[in-house]
Amino acid sequence: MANLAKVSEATVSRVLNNVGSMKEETRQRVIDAAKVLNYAPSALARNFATSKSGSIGVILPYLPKVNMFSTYFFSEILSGIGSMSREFGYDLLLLFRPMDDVLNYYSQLFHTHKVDALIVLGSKEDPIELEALRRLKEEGRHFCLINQHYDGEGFSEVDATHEKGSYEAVTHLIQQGYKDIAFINGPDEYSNSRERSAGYRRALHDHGLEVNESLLFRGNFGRKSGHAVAPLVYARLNEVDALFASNDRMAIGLQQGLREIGIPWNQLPAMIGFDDSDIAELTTPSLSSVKVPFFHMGELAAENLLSRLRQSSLGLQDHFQIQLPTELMIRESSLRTESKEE
Amino acid sequence: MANLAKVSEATVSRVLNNVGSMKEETRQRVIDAAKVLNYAPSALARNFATSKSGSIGVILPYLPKVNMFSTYFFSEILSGIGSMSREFGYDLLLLFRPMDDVLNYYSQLFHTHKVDALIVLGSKEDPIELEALRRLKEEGRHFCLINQHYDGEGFSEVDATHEKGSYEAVTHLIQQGYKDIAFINGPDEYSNSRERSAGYRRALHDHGLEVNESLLFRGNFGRKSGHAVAPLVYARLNEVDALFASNDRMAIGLQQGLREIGIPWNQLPAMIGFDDSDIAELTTPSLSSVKVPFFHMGELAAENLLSRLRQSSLGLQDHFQIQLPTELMIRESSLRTESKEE
DNA sequence: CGTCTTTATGTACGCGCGTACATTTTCTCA
DNA sequence: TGAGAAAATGTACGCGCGTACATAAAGACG
Repeated sequence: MANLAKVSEATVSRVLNNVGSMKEETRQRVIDAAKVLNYAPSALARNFATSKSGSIGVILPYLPKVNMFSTYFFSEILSGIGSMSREFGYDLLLLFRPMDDVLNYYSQLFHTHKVDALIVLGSKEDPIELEALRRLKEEGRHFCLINQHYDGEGFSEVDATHEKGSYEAVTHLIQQGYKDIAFINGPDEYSNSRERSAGYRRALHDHGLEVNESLLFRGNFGRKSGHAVAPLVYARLNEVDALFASNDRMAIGLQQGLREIGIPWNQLPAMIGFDDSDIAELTTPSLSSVKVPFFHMGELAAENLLSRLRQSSLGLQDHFQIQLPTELMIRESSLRTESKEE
Repeated sequence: MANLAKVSEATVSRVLNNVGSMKEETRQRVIDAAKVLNYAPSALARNFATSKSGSIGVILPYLPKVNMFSTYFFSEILSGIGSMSREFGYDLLLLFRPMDDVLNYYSQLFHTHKVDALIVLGSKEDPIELEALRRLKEEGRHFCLINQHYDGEGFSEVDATHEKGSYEAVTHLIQQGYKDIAFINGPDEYSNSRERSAGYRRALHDHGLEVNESLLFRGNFGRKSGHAVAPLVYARLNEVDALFASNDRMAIGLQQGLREIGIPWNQLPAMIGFDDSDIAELTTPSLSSVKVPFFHMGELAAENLLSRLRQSSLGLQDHFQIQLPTELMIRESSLRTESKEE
């Protein structure tokens, strides 16, 4: 390579990285030679020399539990991260959270130089996870959580306005004339479950309604857990006229469950889900939902991380906390007219 | 590290890789020292020294087009690949097919040592793609296609019995008494589209039915393309009593389209989709579908690739071609009784 | 106990880049 | 045209492992 272009290895390196100054003619000579030999520098050696992996890790939940989350959630976020990473010339390393040893795992990903930055998806509050994240922060690593907030920790986060989204959804139901609104929430280990609950309560309160504790149900974000709640809801159907679910999958599971119990199509309670995943418009009636801009959240997480990485000379301690707005998508399931008469 | 354990660097390396012979006492001394110092060898240096990246690349379609495929498809396959890779100690590098320059891209991934093996998803027959794959084969690379077959090329492939699945689905419809079965297929660039078409034709033929060319429609696997076909189907509704779609998303789009046109719920034609994605049981009526074992396909692809990688000393030229069975999942949409009366 | 074999450990070097520094070439302006 | 500055290129070395080979320690056996 260096021979063919009649220059030193160093010059080759400079040309290919566009570093330092060089004569245009030399530059061309090197580029031509590279083309002739179909030469490309070894990413491995380059990464080793610079001690940068050139890739950004994305932590996904422990594999068997991946299905607890909607595939929509991951695919949107991953696409967002992927599109931004590509612009920065980084690759995506997919990492599944190990069953044990999370504590060392996160930290060692950096220590062994497997990743230059980390994006954590599906994180939930538990002592070990928290400690692992704190350690990353102490070590000055570049990492970011998506769709999860840890209070007072100062982690970098990209989140959405779950409380507000929830508030608007419930308000919409109230404005449609519903008063007895059941709420099926996800696990409290997720900050957005807690926020959605808060939004639900605030909406009721602001409109002079009481929270009926017996109308609060708990699922795990899976469709089946929504399905499992159906009998409980059915038992109180006379005191319920609308349902608000903490995600679409539970909403749909619940809808199916109620229908299987035998509630006729046009007597289903009004219903709103959360996430506005692609399945929301597949059901009959189509499901109103609170849209969360997952794709954009992925983009922002990657962008902030990578741009900080680029000028890593600066003090690393500045973190970012971004909250993107949600948007209520009104469909048939929450409207008095269409959904009921058809 | 070496000092603390009072051994040479070489011994440390041997202990951590469990290579060569060593005294048990020394071994412990090294392990203890490693624990004390929280030492882990740099993956980067190790990869460089062995010139192996330790990760396996997964090619996904050009990003904006990812949504053409069902997220179910990717998430299942990725999970399968991921679970097997983890067992082999490999990581997953997510790679989006570039818009241009595919030809060099694939090959250079190996040349620059970014990946040790490649799994290509969403591949479709086009001259450049084919040439890029041929080049990989010439270079003796370890790679594998999932859910796509190239005739007579001798690529490693993990596929499913699409023809048979299609045959069984159509046969089922015929046995339910349907005779005029429209078929909405995906693009012919995908081998499984062609196979599904073949299965459809064979089933009709075996049961003494003619193929009515005016009942063949074409979509692009997206829900909208199914939706777009609805008016065309509607125009011939008197000559159609059942619909077979080449994937679930088109089936559901079609179903929605027909309903929007005003076909009452209980007069929808019978319908069967393909893939058996999670959305098949979300619709009303629930959608019969041909199940494709994507997760297992991902596992097998990774397993075969990685086990060959392990004993890479052998001649690399042996390829594998695996076909997994599909399974017809019968639900409401294809049954005379339930779906029609309810 | 001495020699030969086996086992355990140390030494030295290369993997293929990036880059600080040394050196050469080219340019500038008197 | 020559000295000094700027631009272009070359030289040398390190990044942190794995590993072939050399060497030392431990066993085997007569």
